[in-house]
Amino acid sequence: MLKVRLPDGSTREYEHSVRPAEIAQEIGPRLARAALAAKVEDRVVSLDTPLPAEGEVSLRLLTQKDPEALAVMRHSCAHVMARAVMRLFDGVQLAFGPTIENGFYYDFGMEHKLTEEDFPAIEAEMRRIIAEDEPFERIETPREQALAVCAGLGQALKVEHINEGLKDHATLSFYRQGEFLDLCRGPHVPRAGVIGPFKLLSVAGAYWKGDASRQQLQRLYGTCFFTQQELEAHLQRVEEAKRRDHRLLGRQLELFAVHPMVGQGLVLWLPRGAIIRSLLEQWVREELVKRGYEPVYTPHIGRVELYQTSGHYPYYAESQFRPIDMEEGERYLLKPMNCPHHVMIYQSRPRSYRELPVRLAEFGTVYRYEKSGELGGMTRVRGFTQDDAHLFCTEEQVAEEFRGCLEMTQYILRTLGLTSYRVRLGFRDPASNKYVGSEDRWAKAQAALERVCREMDLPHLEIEAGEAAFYGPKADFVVADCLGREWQLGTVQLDYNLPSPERFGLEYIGPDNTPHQPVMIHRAPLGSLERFVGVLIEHFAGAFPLWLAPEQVRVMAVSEKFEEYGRQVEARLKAAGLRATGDYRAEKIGAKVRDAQLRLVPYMLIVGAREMEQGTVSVRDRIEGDLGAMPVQQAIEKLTREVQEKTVRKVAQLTAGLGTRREANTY
RNA sequence: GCUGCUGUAGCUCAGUCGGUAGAGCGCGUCCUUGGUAAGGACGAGGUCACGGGUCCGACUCCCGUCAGCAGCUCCA
Repeated sequence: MLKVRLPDGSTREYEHSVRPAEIAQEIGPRLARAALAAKVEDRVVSLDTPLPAEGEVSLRLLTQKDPEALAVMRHSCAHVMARAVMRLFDGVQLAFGPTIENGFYYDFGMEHKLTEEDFPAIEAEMRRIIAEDEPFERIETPREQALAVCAGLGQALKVEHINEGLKDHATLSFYRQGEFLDLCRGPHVPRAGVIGPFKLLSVAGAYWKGDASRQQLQRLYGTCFFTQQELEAHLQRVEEAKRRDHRLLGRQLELFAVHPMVGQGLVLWLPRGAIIRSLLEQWVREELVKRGYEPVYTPHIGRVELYQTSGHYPYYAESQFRPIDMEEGERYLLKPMNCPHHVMIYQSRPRSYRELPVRLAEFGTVYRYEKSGELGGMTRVRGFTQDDAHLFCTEEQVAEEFRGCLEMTQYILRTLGLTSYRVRLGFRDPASNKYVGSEDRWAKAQAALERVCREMDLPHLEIEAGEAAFYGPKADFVVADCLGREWQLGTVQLDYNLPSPERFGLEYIGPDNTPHQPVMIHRAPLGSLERFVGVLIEHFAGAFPLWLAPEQVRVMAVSEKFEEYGRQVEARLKAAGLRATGDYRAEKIGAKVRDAQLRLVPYMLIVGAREMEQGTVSVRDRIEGDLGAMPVQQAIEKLTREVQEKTVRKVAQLTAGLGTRREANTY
């Protein structure tokens, strides 16, 4: 006998095998029509999946109100898309077609090169399939039979997947929809007719099973919603997000440029962008000094031997600029990281335990030869400056130093109003042996790191095994850009490798008067200035808080008669340390206001006859609008205070969430 | 690096069937002298990314190079 618990607390008992669809029917025809899938305990299943014959289960019927149902419908929509593609083109090999954060995709191996021009035909075919309203039918088979079926259909990728990825599964499931039969775990909605409005979005290449050495497939992306309004709202959000793309704003607001003549992935900071960067650097430098860091400077190149000792060469040679070859076999490397140089500073004299921790900080510019296809904007570049520092401390000091690093990173992000980030604790993969240092040491370090992180209540803390560097565990601060792509900004990493005898053999003299090996911590709260500013541009949608705004205030004269007074005001603003400009063109005030608004200037000071007479300015706030007149001195004080307090008044909305994090239903 | 798409004025883009280019914004000059998101007129500005090829003729078609975009893979 089976006892079924429903969400309202009631229970139902069944003597025979029963499917969720039948229970829905019993409860009421309206629910039966609305139900798209079911949740049995914690598992989402199709409505025709038989429940166990014995015991007790909880059952929730999923309708359009449930987010889980949306994912199920999208997966079904992916099947419909695959079916349409197979109808339109010959020799289509099916690969994977999962649901992703805001839609779905399906990977195909096929001769025809799909382009956006094919979309209307595919969409039309999909609409035809949905109108036919055929059911999705689940078929379970023993693996041998499944193999035979896939082989019979000529689906070589599925055959391969059964033999590799699914070799431990005794039975496998298919979903049939008309002539379309696909190896699939499911679940699916009951019939094609319930699939809502959809749209194909893009096509791109993808490797079979994510392996660059294997066959390249064509990946078709799409999305699907319950209602037309939701679909349109989503597409509109995507468009809005694109409008604050830092690559676009960077050009429009003249913040940075990349020129082929200089080189791919090499950023030119234009004057306005350079202001933002230098203010950030100045601020971070002040914080570093407060927190006991010592600024240092090191060269941009180092001998290859330095990197052979550190282990970066030739291990990372792939992603480095080729060495510079001089006479007599002398070779130099453009530095891919700052740590070897800092290690040499630590080693410049013997160290005592009394002076630890030693904290060496530098805005160090590094060069990495990233693959051309990876580059873009400021978030992935070939030359960048890290707000880098290396801490050398005793084993006992690790937890406290780690905490200090996290605190500083948090403080910096908080001050800028950057709150939507997650913290990824990268731990070792227990199955791998690529790591240096004893397992015992790792276990202790990971436990200490986790304890510190938990105490600090970091947002969205996730422990990810296998995400550690080979030399030590780390904590990364990860943010999403306007297209939902995640970027690592700040990072704190423990390092047992560089100090080890196999590498630099670092030492300090302990209280026992014998040498000990220090632990090293790499940390960069911003990560790289390039990436950080890129993300900041999107975070503020180009409208920086007053303290960072390249142009803080613009004086504008109502007519040219008041230019002289305007220039006096402008001079006073500048004397007070504000970045001020003046607009004295022969334009109407409305046009000047509009230009300043579009240029995202935080404050406008309007001067005309009244202001000149009374020694005042009319203050217009970019966000609030007209604030009325006030004496010049008062306006200066108001702005100066806002600068000093680093006030953040407005940030752009959250990400459009175009992320592609995979959800459960693969194959 | 791989697959696909794209490259026209400083920016955003149009350009039909192959017959040597166009708009808006911006910029310059002049008129207008105004009160919180666009006043008006005139004008300058192009080796159609670059290099080959096909053709009587190429911005247009083909090949290559470079760069950008999307995704994949990678990311110390």
